[in-house]
Amino acid sequence: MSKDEAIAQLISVFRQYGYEGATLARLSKATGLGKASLYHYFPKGKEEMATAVLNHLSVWLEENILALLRGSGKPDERIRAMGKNVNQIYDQGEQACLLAMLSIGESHHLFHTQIQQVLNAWINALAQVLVEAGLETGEARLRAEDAILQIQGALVLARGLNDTTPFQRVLQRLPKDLLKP
Amino acid sequence: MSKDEAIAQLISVFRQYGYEGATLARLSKATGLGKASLYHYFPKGKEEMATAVLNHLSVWLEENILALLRGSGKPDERIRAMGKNVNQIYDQGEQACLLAMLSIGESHHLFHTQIQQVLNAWINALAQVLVEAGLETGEARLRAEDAILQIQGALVLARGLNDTTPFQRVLQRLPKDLLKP
DNA sequence: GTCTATACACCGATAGAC
DNA sequence: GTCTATCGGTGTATAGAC
Repeated sequence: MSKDEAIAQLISVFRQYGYEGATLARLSKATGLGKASLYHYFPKGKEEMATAVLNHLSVWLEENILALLRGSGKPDERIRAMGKNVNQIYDQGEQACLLAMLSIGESHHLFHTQIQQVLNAWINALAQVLVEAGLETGEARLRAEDAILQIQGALVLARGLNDTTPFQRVLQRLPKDLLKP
Repeated sequence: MSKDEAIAQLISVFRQYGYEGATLARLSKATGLGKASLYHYFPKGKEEMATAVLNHLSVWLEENILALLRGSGKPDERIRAMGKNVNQIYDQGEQACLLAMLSIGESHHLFHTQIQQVLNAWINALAQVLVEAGLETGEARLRAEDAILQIQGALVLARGLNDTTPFQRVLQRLPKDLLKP
C-alpha cells in the first residue's frame, strides 16, 4: 500500500474515533500496515499522520469543492455540484467530519490553525458565489456560514438519532435557501 | 465534595475531551477527588461516571428545557425561554454538547440508546409547541429537528472558527424561524 | 472516604534483524 | 519496507491501611 492509499485509510479512523481515540493499533489495522511501517511513512508518528490527513483533506476540498464553486456555471448549479460532493465525502451523512473530530480535546490545540483555515476557505468560496448571485457581501458571508453550520449539525444529529434524513434534507434545500431573495 | 457536585465537574471533562479523552487523571483533577474516591462514588468506573453524567443531563433537560416548553405562555415566549437556558448550558457557545461528544468513537455504542432518547425528547417537546402554535405535525417535527441541528452545528463551527457569533445568531433567530408561517 | 501502592493492559515510539 | 521485540509512560482498575 502506498502512502497516499494509506492516508485514505487513516482518515476513516481519525474521523470515526477522533485524535485520542485513533490509536496506533486501530491505524495499523485500518491500513494493513504494521506499526513499524507506519513510522517509516510518518517518522514523527501520530501527529504527523493527522497532519498528513488534514493536508489530504485540504487538497480534496480545493479540487472537489472550491474549484466547483469558482466554476463558470450558474450559482444555483455550482451549489448543487458542491452538494453532490459533500454528500459523497460524508457518505450520505453516515461519516463524521474530520475537521469537527480534530477540533475536540487536545487535538484542538494541535490543529486549530489549519482547521480554521480550511473552514474559512470553504465559507469564503461559498460566499463568493452568493456575491456573484447578487447578494450583499455581509449577507453572503452569513448565509455561507449558515450552510456549513447546517451540514455540521446534520452530521451530529445523524449520529445521535441514527438517522441521516435530516442530512439529506439539508443538502436538498441548500441551493434554494442560499439563493432566496 | 458531594456526589452531585462531583458530577457537575465530570460533565465538563467529558464534554471537552469526549469519552476516550476523559482520563481518570483528568476526571480526578477536575473533581479534586483522588482516583480511589471516584471509585468509591462510581464503583463501576468510568462507564458509570459517564452514565451518571448522562442521567444528570437528562434531569437538567427535563427541568430546564422540557418543562418550559410545556409551559402555559405563548409559543414565542416558551421558545425564547428555551433559548435562554440553551445559551446558558453551552456557555454562550463556548462549551461543546455532551450528547454530541458521547456520540463518537467507542462511546457511541455504549450510550447511543440514552443519547437518542434525550435528543428525541427535546425534539418532540419543541415540536409540540409548534403544533400548539398551529403548525401541522410533520412540519413541526421537521422544524424542531432543524432547530437542534442548527444549535449543534453552531457549536461545531464555534470550535472550528473560534467564534461564537454564529451560535448567538442561531439562538436569536430561532423563535421567528420556528414560528414563521 | 481518602490515601498509597500496585496490578495489568495498552499507549506511542524505537531498535535492530532481515 | 516490514518484522519482532521492547522501552518508558500512562491507561483503568483494585487492594489494603487508616
